[in-house]
Amino acid sequence: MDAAAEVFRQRGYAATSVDNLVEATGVHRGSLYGAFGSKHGLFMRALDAVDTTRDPASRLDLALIGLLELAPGDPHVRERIAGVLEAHDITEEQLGRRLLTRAGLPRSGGPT
Amino acid sequence: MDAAAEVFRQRGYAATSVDNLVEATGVHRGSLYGAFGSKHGLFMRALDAVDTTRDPASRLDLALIGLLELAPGDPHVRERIAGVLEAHDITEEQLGRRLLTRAGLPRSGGPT
DNA sequence: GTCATTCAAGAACGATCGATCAAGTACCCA
DNA sequence: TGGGTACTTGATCGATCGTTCTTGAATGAC
Repeated sequence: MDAAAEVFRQRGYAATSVDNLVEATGVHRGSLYGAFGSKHGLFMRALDAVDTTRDPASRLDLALIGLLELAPGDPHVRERIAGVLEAHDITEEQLGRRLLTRAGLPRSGGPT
Repeated sequence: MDAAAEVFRQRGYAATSVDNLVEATGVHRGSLYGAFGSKHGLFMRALDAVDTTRDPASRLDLALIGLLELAPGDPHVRERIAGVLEAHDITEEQLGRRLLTRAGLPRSGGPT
């Protein structure tokens, strides 16, 4: 599960194939669908996982991915992430900063 | 071109198919590849387009998508977006705020 | 011992992806 | 007017997508 979250976190949602998840988790295709129903279901469970993780970067990354790729058209994901943001007091600035760091651009148009 | 940027902006990069772009722009498949070489090349040109647009939301959306989906593994995109951010003095907080707004979550864990 | 049930495992499915290419058409200059 | 060039168009390519289904082995009850 943590392995799945890690793959989503690094590759993004759409860019992550089920093969990637199978390889990363060691769980085989059929079992994966038996347990989670779909790639989407697995992502939701990954959100649950990072909600309780102690690594804030993982949490922020998965929130970013969910917000950008899924949330606009998926109320279920939207609400789930809203809960995560609220539970951990994640601010807009934290999201923006993590987005830049993850992209390899730690600096923004900040003060001189 | 603006039409292409709009499609990327709404759907994201990976989730946008070349068919989507063909349909949105009215330009046919072959011509699209003749002019831009690849989906990636077209995205780069869309970045150029929003760099000079007057709509800040479009600019922010495309920057968000590029940063999250492409920039971590693509230095060319990364630098191009860095230029956009700097040219328009876009801050981390602006990025974070726009991310939430686009996702349909205007509020974060802000003050009471 | 025997049969039913469960679960892992991966082969196979249709759909769709990004990209290429052959064929058709219009045009321009000599 | 004739010949060649450049562009448009959409059919087609192999690869890969998310998902389903068949297969085979293991387990437990009686």
